[in-house]
Amino acid sequence: MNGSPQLLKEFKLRSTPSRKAILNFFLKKNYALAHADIEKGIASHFDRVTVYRTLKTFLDKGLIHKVLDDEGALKYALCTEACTITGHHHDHVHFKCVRCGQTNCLNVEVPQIKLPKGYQAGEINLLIQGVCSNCG
Amino acid sequence: MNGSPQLLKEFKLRSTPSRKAILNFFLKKNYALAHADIEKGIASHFDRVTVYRTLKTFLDKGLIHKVLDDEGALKYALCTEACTITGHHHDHVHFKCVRCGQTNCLNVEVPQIKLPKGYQAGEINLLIQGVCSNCG
DNA sequence: CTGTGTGCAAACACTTTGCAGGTGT
DNA sequence: ACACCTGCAAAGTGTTTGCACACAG
Repeated sequence: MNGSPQLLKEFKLRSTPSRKAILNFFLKKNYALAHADIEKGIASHFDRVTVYRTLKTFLDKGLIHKVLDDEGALKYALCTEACTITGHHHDHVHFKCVRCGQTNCLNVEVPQIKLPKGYQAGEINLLIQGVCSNCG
Repeated sequence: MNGSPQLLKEFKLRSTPSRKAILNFFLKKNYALAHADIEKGIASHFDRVTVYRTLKTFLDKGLIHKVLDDEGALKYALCTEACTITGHHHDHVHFKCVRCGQTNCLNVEVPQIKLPKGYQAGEINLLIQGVCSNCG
């Protein structure tokens, strides 16, 4: 359950306490997390700023990806094995439960969407809000 | 090109300068707008707070709907005729151009997505980022 | 040892709330 | 006349930046 040092090494990042802790937190909770969730959720205290910077670093290096949210606050989720440094595959569905508030990455692919002439699709984000299987 | 008073009346809102101006701005620009776009884009000056409250009012009454964005700042777009006070139909695709930054509502429906057992879908938001027909 | 990460302080940006006065119907 | 809108001020929240020190490699 604690593969964070290896993972950090794999992504060419130094192994520091805050990074290990935050990465472990992502590994433990397997749903999308906002900055605030992380700051509150980790036992040992880290500076707000450190959390922000660590998230940004992870984002740059491709360990995590953004998850859209309709409340303005960005969330982040761990990339799966499908994501490498070279290419990202986040074309899966994110589901936000309106009861418990958790946002999960569903293992459902986003269907092909045909766009009007002239449009080139790049990154796709699909957020479905509803009631999850736990709360249903 | 100036149907805002009627529209306001239709949604049981008082016709005030700020509301008319903001609604007209939405009518003129037919893409998704963030709060900042509105504040900068309108000739006559309105207080930040007024813009926030007007947007919230429009949102409550169903004139506009939220559009997700990956930069943390929420955007809003006019509801189409399909949206009434009783029911909303925002299950269309939003397209954000990475070149010009504009977010448009495409007239493309979000395909049916089959969710894992126990999940009930409510609101759906689909944001595609790429290059639009103007910038391509 | 060297370059990078961390914490602290402060600045900055975004959004909400309270209140007094003005405006639409 | 009355309820609701608006502007101002201020507070609350989220995020970024600068700098000195500490730490990983």
